[in-house]
Amino acid sequence: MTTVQGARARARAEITAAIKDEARRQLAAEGAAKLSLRAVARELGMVSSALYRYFPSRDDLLTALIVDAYDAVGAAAETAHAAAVRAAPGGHLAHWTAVCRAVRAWAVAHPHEYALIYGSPVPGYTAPQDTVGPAARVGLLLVATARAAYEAEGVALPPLPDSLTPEAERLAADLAPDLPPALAVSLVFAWAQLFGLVSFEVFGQFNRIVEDRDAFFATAAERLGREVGLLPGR
Amino acid sequence: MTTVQGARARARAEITAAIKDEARRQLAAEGAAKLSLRAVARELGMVSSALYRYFPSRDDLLTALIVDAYDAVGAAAETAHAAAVRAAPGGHLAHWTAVCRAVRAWAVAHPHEYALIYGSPVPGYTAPQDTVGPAARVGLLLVATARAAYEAEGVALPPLPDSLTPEAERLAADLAPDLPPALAVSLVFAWAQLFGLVSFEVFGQFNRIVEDRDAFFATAAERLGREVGLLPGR
DNA sequence: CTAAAAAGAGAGCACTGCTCTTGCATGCGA
DNA sequence: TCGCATGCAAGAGCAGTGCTCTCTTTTTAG
Repeated sequence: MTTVQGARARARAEITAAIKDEARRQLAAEGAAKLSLRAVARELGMVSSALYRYFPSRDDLLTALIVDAYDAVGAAAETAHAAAVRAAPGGHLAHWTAVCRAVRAWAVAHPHEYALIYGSPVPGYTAPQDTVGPAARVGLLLVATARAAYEAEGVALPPLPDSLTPEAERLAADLAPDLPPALAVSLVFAWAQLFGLVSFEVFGQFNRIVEDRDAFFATAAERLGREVGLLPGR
Repeated sequence: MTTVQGARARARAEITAAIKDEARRQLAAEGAAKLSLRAVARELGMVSSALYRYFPSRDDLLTALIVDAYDAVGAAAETAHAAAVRAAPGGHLAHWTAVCRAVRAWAVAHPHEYALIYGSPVPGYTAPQDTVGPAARVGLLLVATARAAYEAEGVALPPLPDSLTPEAERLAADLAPDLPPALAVSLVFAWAQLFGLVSFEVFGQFNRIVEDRDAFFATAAERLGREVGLLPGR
């Protein structure tokens, strides 16, 4: 039925990957603002107009890099989570902090790609639909971690103010219908706060302020975990 | 002693301000990536090369806008803080949330300027020295709020892990020698987390997830305040 | 084997940041 | 008050950008 892809299709896939690789290199070297289609093409030994056969515009190339970046950080988080579960199946707080640490480690190792997805939206602001799936991976992982803890041992959470009750219920219905609204709210808080900590470190806001970033972040991640009601395993 | 500035200097100040105003307009309309010196000059009826008499490069213009943005958000926060203190001198948690709300309100009203200062570092990454003073205003205000509460009624904070003790002491010595290390650490946590919440809202990460942003943020700000040990006034 | 589809090459348009030279007028010190 | 140095604008020009359009070559599919 589905035959082996012809040589043309294979070449196309290879060239597409080569373009993205070179673009990633320039991204890491100079940042998104200076990523230039012509420079990518030049480096690859092709003429700039040929590149438009693969990506119809510079923004489309950036979108592809964004999707890849979301997938990369999501994969890193999922791998770390799986390893933590294997190491200590009952330590839900440890699973949480493992995910946080993996996100931070990836961000520090790939600052420009991190900036692409969690910094200011670079071009015309509208996130294409292709990005929403990969973008959700880390968030879903945090939800899953909290769910496991909730089902295993429950969670202790501060009460919600009345003003937030409707939003909390809507949020829980959308996000995780099996979890209590207060947990859903705390998860979204922690999600945003986690990336606040990572962004401040990656974007240099901690320069000359925080020195021992590892210890600092470890404590912050644990506090975030406690904020969503996780308890250290026995 | 200091005479009135000559007409030439006054004209220079006016043109400098006009350039920054027009640049801010383009920033708000199109974002930092599309801010163009030539377009600014064109709109002001001058030739592009004349603009270089006022700002030696595009990055210098951006730096000036960054400093102004830090000052604007700092001023907004300080105004809100002063009003909250006037309204309820003993309500330290209310002072805290007032600062948080002011920061968020300014950010939502000026998303592109916010992105300039708390998004990905746009140009060659090195923050010029001129920016560090204005950049610190909001942070210092948070510290001052916590200090007032600490001196008035003390604060209740979770203990620090041993691994963070040296960093915490260094941090407190640098940041606020009169405050306990645990408070200094919690303040930096809350500082980063506050901007994580604001950034996620401004950068669209809450799209299709959080609907009632006001109520959501109000609760988050209060929890951040409690995290640094603030208690609701009587 | 041939017609159609895909890919590359190159020229060209409108734009960008930035530099350099030239001419002008304006505000300053004498 | 006057002369001139200084501050500033104008314009041309360079190298680079995203993107489009043609024209040719290659490859695939029928």
